[in-house]
Amino acid sequence: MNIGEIARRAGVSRSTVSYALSGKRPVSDATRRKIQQVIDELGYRPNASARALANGRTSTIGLVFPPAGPHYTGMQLDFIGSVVEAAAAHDYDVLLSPSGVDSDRSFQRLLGERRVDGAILMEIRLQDDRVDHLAALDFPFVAIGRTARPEGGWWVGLDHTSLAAACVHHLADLGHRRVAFVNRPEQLLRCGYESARRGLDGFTKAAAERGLTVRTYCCGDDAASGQACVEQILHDDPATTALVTLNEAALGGLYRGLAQAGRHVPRDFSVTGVVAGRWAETVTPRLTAADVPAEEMGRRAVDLLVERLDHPEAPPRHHLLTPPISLRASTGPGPRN
Amino acid sequence: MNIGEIARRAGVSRSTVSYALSGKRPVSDATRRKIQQVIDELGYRPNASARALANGRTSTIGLVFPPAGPHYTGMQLDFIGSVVEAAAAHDYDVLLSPSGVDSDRSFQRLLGERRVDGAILMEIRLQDDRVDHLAALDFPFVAIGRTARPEGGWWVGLDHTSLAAACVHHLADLGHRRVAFVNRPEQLLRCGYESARRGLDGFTKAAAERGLTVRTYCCGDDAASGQACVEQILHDDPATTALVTLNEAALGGLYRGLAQAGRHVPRDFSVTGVVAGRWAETVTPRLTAADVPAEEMGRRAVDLLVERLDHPEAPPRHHLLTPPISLRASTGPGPRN
DNA sequence: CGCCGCCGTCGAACCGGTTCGAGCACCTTA
DNA sequence: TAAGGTGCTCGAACCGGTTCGACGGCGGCG
Repeated sequence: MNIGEIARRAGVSRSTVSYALSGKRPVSDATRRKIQQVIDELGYRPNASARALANGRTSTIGLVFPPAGPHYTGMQLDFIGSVVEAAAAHDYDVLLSPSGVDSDRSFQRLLGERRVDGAILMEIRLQDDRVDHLAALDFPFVAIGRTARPEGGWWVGLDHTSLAAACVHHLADLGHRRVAFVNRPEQLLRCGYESARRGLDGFTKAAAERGLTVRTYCCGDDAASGQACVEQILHDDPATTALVTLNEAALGGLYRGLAQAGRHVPRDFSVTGVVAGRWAETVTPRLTAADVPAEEMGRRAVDLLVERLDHPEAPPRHHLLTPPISLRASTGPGPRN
Repeated sequence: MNIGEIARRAGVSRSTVSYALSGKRPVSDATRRKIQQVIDELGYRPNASARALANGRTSTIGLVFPPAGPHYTGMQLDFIGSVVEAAAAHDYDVLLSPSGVDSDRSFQRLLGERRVDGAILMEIRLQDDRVDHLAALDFPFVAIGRTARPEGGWWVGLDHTSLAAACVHHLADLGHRRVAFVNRPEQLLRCGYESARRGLDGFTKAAAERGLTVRTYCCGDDAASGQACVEQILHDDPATTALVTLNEAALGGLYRGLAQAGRHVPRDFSVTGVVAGRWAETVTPRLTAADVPAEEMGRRAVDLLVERLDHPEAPPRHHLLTPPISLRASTGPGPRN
């Protein structure tokens, strides 16, 4: 059932059917109705590949996300979901691309073979060759996160620096003096992973400002690592009374480690950090945290990308978000002096 | 940079370039080398839309997943990740399709417009019109889950009935006599959602077999609902000493509710259920549960689909998985008589 | 009445690949 | 030396849409 078949049955030419569907040229009412009737009868829908070939647009955007394995966090799920929904609202499909081991190959597929009109990049690094590469090609993309030099780019980011700082100030205001920082895995930190780097910076600077005694740790993205990390923290400095974490997946393990060390949260020990809201709600006591607005970020990224696709010459835009700290139940006053 | 350009620069015809790339007809060594050299110079990659149009295959599979909102669970993330990876291994891309509010429209896009060669359906219902629809069209798909009449279909499923039963037997063996069942939200149960229905069946039958006193509950997919559900359970029958749950997202809330009611897990109260392993590890005490092998299921679904695509006449195949219960720390002996 | 302009429609070319049948050159064998 | 392969390459048609230029018929206006 192709457009020629429709044309034949409606007694018109293929081009007329095309114009009736696209509305790019006037078609008489009678003809349009006849065509529509045939289409409804046969349940015809134009072939996406043919259309893409003819007008050079696939109506698909690529979502480039990190390699699998134990590295998924709940946040990423929220991103994916909101991106797909927002894209659907703009009549775009979403093609998933793992930028895993063989990231070159995926990129070649997406860009070289023209499978997508544009892309959204997750898990940005401060020095990100994917970003440089796409920018050099002038390929339309939006980054979720910002590189070290975000000027002139299209991105949606979180102000990790000030978010981590806000956590420090919150703890300092409560009277905590010895605070630990639980980061993402060391491998991510080393390769310049944005949230890990900026979060660490913000934490360190704010702590210095407030004259706090701090230690910083990297921690695997799973509960067992979180538990081990707490043990290490309390071993290194038993007088520690609070921690700040970016590591959503380790959160449950951090709580377990504290419980097993006999530290009650929030009476003996305060915990806070930067975590997606729905995950902050699942632990007990509920985590006082800067809630990552993953849903909003995904939606905004799609909106920006669509704008960029519709207006290729539009000046770059971005959104830097700084969600407030949601006060829940995991922080309390620090030790008396 | 299309195939014609390559042909021109290599001094051969377009068809020769095509044959050199596909290997479907012999090409002399000299010619092949010359073509390859031009291709490498220009970084040419064949256009995916044109190729799809010509040979009728898009090399893309559709992953039809449930509507967003608060309905995502961690399990689904694991599915998505493993499907994408497995598909990449077979040289397929994955197109995400929300079968949300407007599920008809998504389906039309995927199938009617021929965007994908085949599909993987998540979140199956016992009576599933999507499955019926695709089967009637003879469209290649694999279901993650099984309908009420799985015969003759392609699917990868979990034996929810016996999994829930195994949880009951585990608790009964420990001496528990009054047990609650915490299901997915009522809306999902009512619309025939497979895991909710079969899980409930398995639980009910096994409990009857063992002569247990039971109550069953539906519970929203979030921590607050889980907490409220536990309150309801203990209000309805304060003598309840254990619960079985399918509701991953409510798990944190269930634990919180028990803690606030002063019930210590596992001393005073046992908790078990069917949950993805990595989430069972995040709660304290770690959940004794039948671990959902999401990664394996995603991979197997892709393998089945690829087999079906490669051999259109192959007889239907399926995998029914019954992972064992992993003994962790959330269940203990029931009350003394 | 004749000319002009507009509306609606058509045919052909094109997007960038794949594939089929044909043909040429060269080598083998009778 | 002629006949018959064989190995490689080419041109043309095709996949299913979109789009451009052209054209026929009709109404309005001078």
